[in-house]
Amino acid sequence: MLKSLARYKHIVGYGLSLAALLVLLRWLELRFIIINNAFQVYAGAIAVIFTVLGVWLALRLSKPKINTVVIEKELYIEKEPVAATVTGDFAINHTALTKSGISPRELEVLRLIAAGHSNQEIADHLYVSLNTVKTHSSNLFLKLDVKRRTQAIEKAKRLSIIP
Amino acid sequence: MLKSLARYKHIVGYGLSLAALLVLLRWLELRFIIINNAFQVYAGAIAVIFTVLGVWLALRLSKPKINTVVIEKELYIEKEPVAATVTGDFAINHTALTKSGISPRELEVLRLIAAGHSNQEIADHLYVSLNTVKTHSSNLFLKLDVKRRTQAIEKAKRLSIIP
DNA sequence: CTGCAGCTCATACTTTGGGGTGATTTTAGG
DNA sequence: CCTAAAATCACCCCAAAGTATGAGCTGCAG
Repeated sequence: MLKSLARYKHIVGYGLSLAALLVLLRWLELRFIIINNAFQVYAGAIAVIFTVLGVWLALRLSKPKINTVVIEKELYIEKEPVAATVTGDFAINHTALTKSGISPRELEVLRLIAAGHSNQEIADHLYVSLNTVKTHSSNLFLKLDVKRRTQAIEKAKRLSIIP
Repeated sequence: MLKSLARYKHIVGYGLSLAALLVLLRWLELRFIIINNAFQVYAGAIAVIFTVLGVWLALRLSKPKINTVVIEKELYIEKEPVAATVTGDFAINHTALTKSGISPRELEVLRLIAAGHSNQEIADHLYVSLNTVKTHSSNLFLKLDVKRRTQAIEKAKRLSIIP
């Protein structure tokens, strides 16, 4: 806020108006001698006036609060060309599959991961231990070059390894 | 400008501070009798103080004129086209969306989850805290009636809430 | 003016996921 | 037969995900 202090115009104008007001006060002081107990009235008046000035100042100087129009892009560039496998309705991209080096068991795990199962559920489903599933998924992530199961799902679907 | 006067808090606080200052002045007046020619000094002080207050007030009350618009795009660039062109022709199932009661923000989180991002990454993308993302995703799981993010992805895709 | 929904954030805690390492056992192919 | 890949499992450790709860703020509808 108030970063646009480069606009000296307003500053100068403000200073001038302040000076003018002080002069006015001085004039008033000379004109009608300011009585002591009326001091609060003047103080209040000054307060109000300068508050308004402050508001005006702020509204003028504060840069038009345009709040960041953010455009986010996610570029996803395949590192290796996806060997075309013409498919009509739904079929696996065998080329991508073999090239990735994913074993049958790993593919099974991948499918179950994509289906939304936890590692424990997968272990139960495949009648293997939890650790085994972890090993498979770890190898899977290596072969798919991803870090998370959600990424694995996304990439595998994009490569048509899974529907 | 200053439309949001409903926020009485600030107004009240401002009024109180004004009152406090007047009291202070009164006290000063009693303490050291205010000399006539020192009046300008006090006036100046009041002016400065209330200018600052005014600026503060304006900055607090003035609301941004233009709303923030966050546009997210996901571009997939692949060297060779993969099987079916699923990307171009996707229609959101608005019925399922509204029926699920998923809020715009939650949908945003859902998209990023499906894109394979971690909660921290999502937080960074949306400029919110990790906890917020967790809250959103938790609510998301409730509304989708799932237990894991992978399930959420699967279900959301099945309901055509996300491509 | 009130209430509610949506968004935000925090703190604390539990569960799950994932990395690293190493090891044993199948199983398929030369 | 014999090796190499695949599959299986264990253990430890840390990071991430998820749960629960409470709370503040804002905008909007009633």
